[in-house]
Amino acid sequence: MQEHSIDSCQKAKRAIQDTLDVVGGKWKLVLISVLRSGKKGFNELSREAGISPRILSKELQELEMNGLISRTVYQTKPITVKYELTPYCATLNDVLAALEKWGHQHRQKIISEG
Amino acid sequence: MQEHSIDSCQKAKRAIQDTLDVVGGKWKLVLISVLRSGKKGFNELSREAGISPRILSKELQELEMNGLISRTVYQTKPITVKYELTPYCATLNDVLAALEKWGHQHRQKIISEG
DNA sequence: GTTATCTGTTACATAAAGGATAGTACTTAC
DNA sequence: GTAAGTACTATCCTTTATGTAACAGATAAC
Repeated sequence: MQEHSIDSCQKAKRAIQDTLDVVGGKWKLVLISVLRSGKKGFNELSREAGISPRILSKELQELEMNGLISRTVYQTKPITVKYELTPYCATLNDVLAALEKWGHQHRQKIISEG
Repeated sequence: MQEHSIDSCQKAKRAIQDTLDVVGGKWKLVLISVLRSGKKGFNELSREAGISPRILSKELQELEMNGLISRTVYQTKPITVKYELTPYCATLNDVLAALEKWGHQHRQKIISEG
């Protein structure tokens, strides 16, 4: 029983760590939630999320590598790039919803406690 | 409409950031998931989670400040301290479940893709 | 008194993350 | 050719996170 507990803990730990590796950090979930309102350009994302270009570039690459967003180049006058969520990203909906809901209720709790 | 989108994004961003501030980082959710199998002592947690005493001490303090775990001192022969989840911590169940589920399915996806 | 256990803390050091500022490359408008 | 817009990249620096090792206070066993 003790062994079983430890074992299932290990699995839970690993799964949680996996998720946080992909989607943790300061910006990834924020970028995803911003992109939920539609595809966006680089500078647009930078402005809306309040993230510096260097970090944004890195984060977008990582998100793309994990199949959560796609990068499309448009051959417009000044070349344009749009980032958007992939269908796979929708699998994160429960995670996002849970995080958002808890964050909201936790803030309410703190406010009500003074 | 554009305004509305940006506004709701801001709220989502804030809520998500709040949650990650409380429960983000490398260890907090792991410690919580470890404590789910019952109250544990300091060294016990250190061993089971594979976390060094310095970090463990800091993380436990932060979790306690946020009302997610409680610390109880027992007047045993060598003084003993037990940490355990608070009832409030149960409000994180959805978050934990979502993270664990996604981490698991994502791993499966990566494995199946080679 | 020496060793051991339990709970941590302190000091020191490295690693990872994040940020500020400029600059590159291309194109269009003036 | 000068400015401005798009999409980044490069450099440098600060902050945060994490880790290691040693140590301190208390109690008990030997």
